[in-house]
Amino acid sequence: MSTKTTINIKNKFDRVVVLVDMDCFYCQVEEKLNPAIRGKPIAVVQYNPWQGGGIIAVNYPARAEGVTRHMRGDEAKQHCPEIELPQVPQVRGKADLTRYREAGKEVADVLKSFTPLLERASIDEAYLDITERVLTRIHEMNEGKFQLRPEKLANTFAVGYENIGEFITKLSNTFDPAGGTAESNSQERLEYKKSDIKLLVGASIVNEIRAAVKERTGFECSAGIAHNKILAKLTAGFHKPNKQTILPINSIPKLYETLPLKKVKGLGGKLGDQVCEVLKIKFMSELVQFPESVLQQHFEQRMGSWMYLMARGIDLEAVTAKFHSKSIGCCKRFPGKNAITGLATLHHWLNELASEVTERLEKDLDENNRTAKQLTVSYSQQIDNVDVSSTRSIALVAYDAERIAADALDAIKRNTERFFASNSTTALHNPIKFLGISAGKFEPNGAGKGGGIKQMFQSYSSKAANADEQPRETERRKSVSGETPDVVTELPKGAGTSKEEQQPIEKGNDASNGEPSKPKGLIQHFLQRQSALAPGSTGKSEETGSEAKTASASSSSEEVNQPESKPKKGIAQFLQPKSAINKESSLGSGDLSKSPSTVESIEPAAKPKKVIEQFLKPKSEVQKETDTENEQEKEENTNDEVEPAPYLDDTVELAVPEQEENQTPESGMERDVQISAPATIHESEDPPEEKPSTSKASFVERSNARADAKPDYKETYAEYSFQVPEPTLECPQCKKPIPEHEFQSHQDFHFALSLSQQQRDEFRNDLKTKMTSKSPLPAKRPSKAVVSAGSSSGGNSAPSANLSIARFLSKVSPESVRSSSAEVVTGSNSKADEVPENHTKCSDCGKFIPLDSLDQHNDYHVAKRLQQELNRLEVVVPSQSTSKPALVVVASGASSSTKRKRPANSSDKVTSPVKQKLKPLSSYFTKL
DNA sequence: CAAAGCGGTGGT
DNA sequence: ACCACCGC
Repeated sequence: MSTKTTINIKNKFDRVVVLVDMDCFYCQVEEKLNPAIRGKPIAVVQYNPWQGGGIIAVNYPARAEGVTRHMRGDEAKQHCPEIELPQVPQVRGKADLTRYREAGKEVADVLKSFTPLLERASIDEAYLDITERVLTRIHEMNEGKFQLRPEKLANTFAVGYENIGEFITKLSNTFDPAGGTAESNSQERLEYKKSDIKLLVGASIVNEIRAAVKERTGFECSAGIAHNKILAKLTAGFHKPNKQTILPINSIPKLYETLPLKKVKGLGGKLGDQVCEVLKIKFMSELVQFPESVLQQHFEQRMGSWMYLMARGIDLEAVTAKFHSKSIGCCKRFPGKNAITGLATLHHWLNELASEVTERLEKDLDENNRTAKQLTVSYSQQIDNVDVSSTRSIALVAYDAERIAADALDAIKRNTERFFASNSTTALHNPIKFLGISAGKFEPNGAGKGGGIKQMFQSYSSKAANADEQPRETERRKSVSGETPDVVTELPKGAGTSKEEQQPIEKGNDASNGEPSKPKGLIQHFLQRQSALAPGSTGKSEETGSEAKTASASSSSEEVNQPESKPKKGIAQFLQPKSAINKESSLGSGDLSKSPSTVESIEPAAKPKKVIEQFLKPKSEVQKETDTENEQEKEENTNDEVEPAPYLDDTVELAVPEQEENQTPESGMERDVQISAPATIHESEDPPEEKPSTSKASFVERSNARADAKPDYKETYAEYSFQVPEPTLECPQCKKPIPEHEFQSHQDFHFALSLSQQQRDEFRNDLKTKMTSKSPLPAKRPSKAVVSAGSSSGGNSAPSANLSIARFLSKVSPESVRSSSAEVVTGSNSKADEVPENHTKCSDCGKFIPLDSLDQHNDYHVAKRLQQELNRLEVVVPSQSTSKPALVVVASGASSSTKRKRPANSSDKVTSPVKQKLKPLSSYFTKL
């Protein structure tokens, strides 16, 4: 239950997992909100107070100007004077992320319409397992109901290839069929190829998904498409704004050669540092040499197994359906002088936090019909100059801000040895530098016992309000809890998997397969390790033994060779693509190499535990307290009357410099004064006249407080709900005014329109029938369009295809026309062959292309190439009636050379009777 | 001074 | 239950 669900290793490469990542999401949200800034360089900032404020998101135009995160607004302005710096809204004196959460949910809703197997990973990221859809589509392709067209793969890249066209070529060429003896290796390769074709087909779906996101939300995103979550995540970063990337299995080894281990999710922190230090490695490729047992002994069983598999491109973690957060919380830091030193201040902030949490909880209750049962309060206090953080969990009995705040305060008090400064009932002994309140342990309403009356009531009303989406969710939950994840269940039984996995590996490496010598070794190595994996090596305890055995057996040879393998820089391109711009320039390798410290001891530096503990009450005591004296305290707290009124008291108290004795004379006072400033909000008007506190911080705080005044929030919030018009361009095709930033996609839209009606029908069908019923869209309407179009085209180069290309060309042309004219203009004064300003010469066609449309232009070439490739693809199905047709891919057009190609002809049953000649890609598959 | 404010997971 | 860590 607690452990993550994993898939069976047998299916290690059978899934199509996608990581959708919104591009500089906060910026996009702000852009959508404020059309006036669209297209400009933007950085979202929070806490304007201190010059510029901290940047938390940077859009691409701004990145191009050298603006990065970790900069202050001012700094950004220096790099980019025209930059727009929208701020994160502030509510209750703290950043409020509501608008981003809602935008994120909008996006997630769209994603969810494609597959229930959606796992939200963060506010702007989600994993999708689209295996099912892919299989369905492949099936459709096999029946001639769907054609993979180049435009389906626009903006798609494949790691290890210049463009998708190249990747497809590779897929189509590769090796030949039963190459003599059905060698296991080639068998395996065949399996890999099939897996990779799934990725390719998956990419077409992902393109639709991203298009839908764009269309329905206006937001752009990037995606990684791979066989597991970790790799999908990694891959998504390779081509960033508004693009998607496939990671073919065979590209993994090379990728790993230059992939700093620390780039892998889960290894980015201290653990990654330890791994690098202990194993004395830096790159993922170097990880493969270590037996699982060794990894386990250094880094725990679980991690060891995970790393062992990860080194081989395997991650068995299932994508689990998770749409809603498991916890809802908020927190705030009180750094430096802002540390909380008075009870009233503490109370104030707890109230603010509790209010936000409560607000969000209520909304959640409304939307999801569930109730949180647990409250966790976390805080850190400075004790003897050391920050000590603690968390306490208590029961959440009501969605009531005051109650929550009171309980939280109580929990803190209860667990702090010396809560108050000596002789004081309001001044804290230990300044608090961080506060957090979070609610979790949700239980569905209606069923759970113990649901508060209030909640019950509310749940009813909310239920009536929106009776949507629950069913599936429930179903999901069930399946998740069950042993086998859907994925596994639904995965096709791979052909003869067990067989080849047993494959004994000879280190000798038959040189039989024609492969480039150099990389071959590595790939070979990689592949062998794969095959060395015994089924069930999921890291289950005892199996380790057997596995380790196989592993070491095979690895022995490697170990002899030792980590001689120095990374070649060839593929470095994958690592720091444009996205690198915003990363610290220092970058992985630099960081990694720079820790000369102890390689031996992994122990973290000794913590000042002792010092700390004396300030914290031992658990037992705490318990006791709770039972006894605490009762009273609780009483007091709930009766706010009893408790001294916040703020005023605090301030007053502090005004008496009594506590300052032990503390820093100035800090104590100033701190509280500034913090208490917000009291004004409570209309309590004047807190004892603010001291002429010169402290900058205090000023800041005060201004924050002012900003809190509700008007701000409401306004911005409301603003969000409606769309403001933005500058438009007239579409040359339909003459309609199109929002500037959507112009291109609008053009794409027209392009799509130019596709056959049938194709569009397919697409819609996909969207609809798919989710509703699982009815295999067959019979539907195989009648017309596509099929006929394809058949009519007849010959190799299907006219329809050519037509597509032509259209594609014409689509691009508006751009190029514009650019060419610009070219003429700017270039007019200079020589003809000089590159016009802001242009570059396309290496493919030699045309001058405006820099800012270069991507598109390249896409054009890619698409064109792709089309060509697709047109040539054909499959030789030895004897199709046989249950085990050896699948062979042949390039019918060029280079076919020795391959025998057997034109699928009328003899083939199935599919549309009309067109048989061309069965692109789809025919790669046996009936899965 | 001070990235801030999230959210999640795994170990104990 | 609490902590430490991870990552956006």
